[in-house]
Amino acid sequence: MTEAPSEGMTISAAAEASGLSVDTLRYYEKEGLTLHRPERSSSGQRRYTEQNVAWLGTLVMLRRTGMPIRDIKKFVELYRVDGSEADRLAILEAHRRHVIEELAEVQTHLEAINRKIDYYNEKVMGR
Amino acid sequence: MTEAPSEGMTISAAAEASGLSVDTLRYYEKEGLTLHRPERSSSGQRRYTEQNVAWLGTLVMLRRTGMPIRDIKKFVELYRVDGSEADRLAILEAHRRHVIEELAEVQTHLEAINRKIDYYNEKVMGR
DNA sequence: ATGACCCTTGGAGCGCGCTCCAGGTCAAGC
DNA sequence: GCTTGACCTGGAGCGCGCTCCAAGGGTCAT
Repeated sequence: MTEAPSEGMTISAAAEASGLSVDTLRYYEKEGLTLHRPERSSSGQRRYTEQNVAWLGTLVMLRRTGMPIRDIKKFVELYRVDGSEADRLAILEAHRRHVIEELAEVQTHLEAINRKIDYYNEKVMGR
Repeated sequence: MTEAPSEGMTISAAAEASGLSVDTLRYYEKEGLTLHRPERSSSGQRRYTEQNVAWLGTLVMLRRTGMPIRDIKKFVELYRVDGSEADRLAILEAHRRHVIEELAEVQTHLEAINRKIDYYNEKVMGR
């Protein structure tokens, strides 16, 4: 909570705020996943704005729903293309379909797990 | 559908039935994930029984819900321990909790994706 | 000015889960 | 008897997503 240097948060603060590790933040940046690169302090350290951190949230959202790094990269690159909104929308919609399918499959397997648990409950507790 | 050799299905048939690849089947066996190793034909080829294939289904269920190979291995090993039903049940219940948490998280992210899609729909279609 | 601490970079390393390959055996069909 | 094709083994290789490391710099408190 010691903010004064110039402005914006340090990489460790951004890491904590996003739930990612410092190494992952640098890795994502290197991979071209950042919408805007964070500014640098006079001594060359990254300074994250609220906007930067908000985008990290989007990255987390995409990663945790299973979008591969390379696909995220393509998505980000579209932000640099004027009038690519429809393309970005299409990617998001395709991803949404994918996520929904994944969820459905996992839920099906979850039901199988439940049945197996029920079976063990009968077996173990004789009930 | 050409079954005659001795009995049970070949590895490729088991692969197709389980949705896994032939290589993965051999890999799982090597890793000790099989409940019972498939019998071998006179020439040393694997012959899968319905039971073998049913267990593959369990492996798929555990894997696709995110259980790591090493944890599945521990789970399988308990089948060789008499009276380990309660332990196996505990593992399944812990896994179920984990899966449910995962589902909840993904669903939360899915809602964020939906909001982003809505945003683009307004932006792109002006509606 | 010494030490602590956080930051920088480029690049190596790693755990996971397969996936592929070489070299060989076997059974069946022509 | 020869080819074809599915199978075998041990082990190497790979794509992914980080994660760690070495070597160094800046800032600050003591």
